[in-house]
Amino acid sequence: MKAVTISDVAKHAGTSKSTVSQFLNERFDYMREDTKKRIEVAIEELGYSPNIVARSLKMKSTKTIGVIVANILHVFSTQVIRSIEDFCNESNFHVIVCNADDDPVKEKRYIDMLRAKQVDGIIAFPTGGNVDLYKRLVSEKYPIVFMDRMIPELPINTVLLDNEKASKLAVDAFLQKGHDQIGMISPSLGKCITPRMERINGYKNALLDHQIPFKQEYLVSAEIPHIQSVLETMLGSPNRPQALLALNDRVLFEILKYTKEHQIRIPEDLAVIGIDDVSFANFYSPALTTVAQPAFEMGKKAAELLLTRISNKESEVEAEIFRFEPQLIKRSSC
Amino acid sequence: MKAVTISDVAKHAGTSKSTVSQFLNERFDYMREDTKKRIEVAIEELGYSPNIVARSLKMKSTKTIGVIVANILHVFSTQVIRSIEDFCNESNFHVIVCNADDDPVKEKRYIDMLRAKQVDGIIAFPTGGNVDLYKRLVSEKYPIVFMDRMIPELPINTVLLDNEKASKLAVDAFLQKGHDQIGMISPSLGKCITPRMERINGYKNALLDHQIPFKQEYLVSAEIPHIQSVLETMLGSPNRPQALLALNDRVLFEILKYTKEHQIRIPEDLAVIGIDDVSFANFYSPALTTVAQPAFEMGKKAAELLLTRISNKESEVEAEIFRFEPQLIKRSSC
DNA sequence: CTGAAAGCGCTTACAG
DNA sequence: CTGAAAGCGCTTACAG
Repeated sequence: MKAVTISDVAKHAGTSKSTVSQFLNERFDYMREDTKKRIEVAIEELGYSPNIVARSLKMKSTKTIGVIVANILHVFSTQVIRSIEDFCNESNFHVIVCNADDDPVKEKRYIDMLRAKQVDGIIAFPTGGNVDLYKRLVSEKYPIVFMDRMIPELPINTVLLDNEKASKLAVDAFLQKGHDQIGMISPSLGKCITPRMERINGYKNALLDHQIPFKQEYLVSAEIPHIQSVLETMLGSPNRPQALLALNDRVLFEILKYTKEHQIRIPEDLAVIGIDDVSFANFYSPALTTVAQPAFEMGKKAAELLLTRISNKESEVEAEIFRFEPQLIKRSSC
Repeated sequence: MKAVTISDVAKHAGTSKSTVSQFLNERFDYMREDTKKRIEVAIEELGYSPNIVARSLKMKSTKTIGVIVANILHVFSTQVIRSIEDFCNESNFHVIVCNADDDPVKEKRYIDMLRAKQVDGIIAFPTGGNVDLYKRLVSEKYPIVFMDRMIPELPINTVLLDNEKASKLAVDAFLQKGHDQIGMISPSLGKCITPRMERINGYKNALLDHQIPFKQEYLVSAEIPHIQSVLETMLGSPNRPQALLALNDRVLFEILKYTKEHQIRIPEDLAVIGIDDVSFANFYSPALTTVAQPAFEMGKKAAELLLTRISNKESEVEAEIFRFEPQLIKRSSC
């Protein structure tokens, strides 16, 4: 391991640590050209590279942020992380990625660890289970941005899809094709997860807008592994829906699995739209009509919000909710 | 922001910083019960949490590793990161994720930044472009593990798929179905990327094993955006292959797009196997036969190797290559 | 069983 | 224009 420090450079260049530090921080205002040169040479010759941990300790800033996602395996999370990483990179920030697995206990552990590591701020997909902890962070003015999910009581900037609109786009598309018997399948609703609640509301409101009566039996939520049997009963019933909205990609997978196994033709027997644009939407048969989320813009926005919050910590920012527009991509499944 | 430090705790507990530190590090050997209690209480009351940056500076270990992937958007990378993260989490390590984008310049920047941040080790999908840099790191005994790609000159532990086997499994499966006119499509080969080279070799060798002559025109590599036209000429020719092996998921996507657009039936007109098990393999029509990589095990292995390397830095480890078994998942596309 | 002191590698007011 | 000194928040020999 290298052990060359700022003192070594100073000695080598025949100057003091302070001056080397000035040099490193590009405060050249009063530095003589030859001192500059000597330091440059010394750094080069010794292969010096500053120890950022030491700097962080002194500066109380690590130039690192934490991102706590529900699950990095979800495509949406991946895209969000990617754009956060890209944005941070431009500002010389690093990102530590954590998987909370939708478990508040894990979430808390990660928040504690990240703070102990003096991370400058956190972007979280909150599980909803650590409201008090977040409250404390807010009161300490610790920079936080929420992504994808909202906790109403908390004054924290939040980046969200316009989830109601996403459902509405789908419902409208179904109607345009003459389907007014529209069902919706959602993952389990136990934990009040923002996009799920809002998409369901959006579905209901869209029906209302068109004076279509809402039928309880057309809206089902269930754990992913149970969706097959849910579909069985829903689609087996005599007055089954003609169209089905998948709340997200996981649900869409289940619907496609079911229709394949039971040879239900899309869209002839059943029109389908999924929220989340999936990788195979284009070349599936039929090509799948989806509602896409602008994941990259959302990630970028979150990073932007966090970094500006970090750079002017004191400014009393109003917490805002930033909504992003979903986009209907018409293909052939509806 | 909190500013409670170890001194505050010491004062509050009526003891010294040293003793508090002993307490924090669970060196209770000589500690009186009541001192322990008092410290416990003080920590609780002040809401103290240790500053890991300060500890890191002193200990010369940050309990953080860096992972440099080619592109986090690839499913394989995502799975690898997830399992690295899980494994590290158990050992209280954090992971910083970086996207090199297959660009050696970016890769170098990230390595430098990670080292400046005193990260304890790095897992990289090497671009192949920074051999000298890696050599220097090796000579400094800096802990590194390579993933997915190999750089032969470098004595660095490397986790790889048995890529030749992956191709062989596919070729054998084709032959079993009576297809001996087997083509293979690969992304561009410009940069000598291990899995690509090895899978191609595996394809050639598997043909050889079965005394099937290798036809140059059956093996094509091209940038992803050009694959459509490559397929056009390959499948348009009079003696076109009956079976097609996709070197990875991106290539598979292109093949499926092409077959859909040109109404080529799978497997009747063209048998298809893809390396990389894709999310929709099961419910695509036809269900897709794939060769799966054990991405989670591979990620875990890499993390394991790196962390043990970090914990006993001095041991002169022989660099090894760890090969993982691909698995043929028979479905209906072949 | 516990405390004073030195030191990890930086930065930054301040003095000259 | 540059250097000596203090300090960021820890840990760890060492002395008692």
